[in-house]
Amino acid sequence: MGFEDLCNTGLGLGLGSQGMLEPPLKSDHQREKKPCLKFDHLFPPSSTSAATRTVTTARSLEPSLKLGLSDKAYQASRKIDVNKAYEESADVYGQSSPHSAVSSFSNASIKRERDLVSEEIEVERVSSRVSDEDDEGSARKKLRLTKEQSVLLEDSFKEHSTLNPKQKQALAKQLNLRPRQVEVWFQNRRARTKLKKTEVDCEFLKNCCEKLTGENRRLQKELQELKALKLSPPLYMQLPAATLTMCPSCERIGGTGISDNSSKSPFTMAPKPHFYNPFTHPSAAC
DNA sequence: CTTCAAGCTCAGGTTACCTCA
DNA sequence: GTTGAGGTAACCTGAGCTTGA
Repeated sequence: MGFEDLCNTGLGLGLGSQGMLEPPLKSDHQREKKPCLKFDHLFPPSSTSAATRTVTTARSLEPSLKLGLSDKAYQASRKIDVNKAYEESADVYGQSSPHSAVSSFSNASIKRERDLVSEEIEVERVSSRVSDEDDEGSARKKLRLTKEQSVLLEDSFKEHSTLNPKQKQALAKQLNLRPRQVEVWFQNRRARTKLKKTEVDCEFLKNCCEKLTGENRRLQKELQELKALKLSPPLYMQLPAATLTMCPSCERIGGTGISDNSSKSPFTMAPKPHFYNPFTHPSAAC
């Protein structure tokens, strides 16, 4: 298998043809960022960094409280951000969504959180927003996207694997999800795509490796044979020159391994060692 | 013009929940 | 009913970039 083969195979599959993967989007995306700032009013300044770091420390210190703290941490860290955004989005959407991530918090888990932390009011607010949609009473934290939502997200992902804030907002509105959820979905989707591509690449390289190993084995064997030939000059080498036979296909004298023009230029090499041994390979082609 | 802090998004990794065999 | 594996939403972290002071 040649290099060309390598280049013409599945390695590029996910990249172009399906539009599922775009080249590292950093630059493109960053370019997109600029106009996106026009929509900053949709995303009020958050206090993510500081709060998140603080609570993260708490998490690492108290693993047993991970769940409660984790959710709370995010709520706390995004308190202003999420809730405000949510309120705004609620204004935009007109109502809270049955599929929203907030709805995935059960009353029970929120109660747990209340016991663990002091910011009850915020949780209460979330809870009250959520309660009417979470009637199943399941303690699920995770949202399960509906088929329609998944299809729409997939379609959107096929069009562009990253979203600018405007697109995110629009999609979130369309899906009755929070922009954050859309963002997370796209992040996870990109990760899945990359993982899948890596698996495909890995499989492909494995096959290549197997083929090359086989080829290598074959060449090693051939080399051994040639070395054996060299160490023990075959009978025909000891014969008078007159008895040397001519290779029928290329009309070179067999047994010497020296091509015609090698005498002119000692540095030119034949693409492949050219041996013709009428004894071991009576019908060998060159 | 340079520096710096703040904010945003992303990739990569992890966690935790859910489903299903 | 229990369990383990796989899928995936949500989260954490560090890095890079932009913007405004």
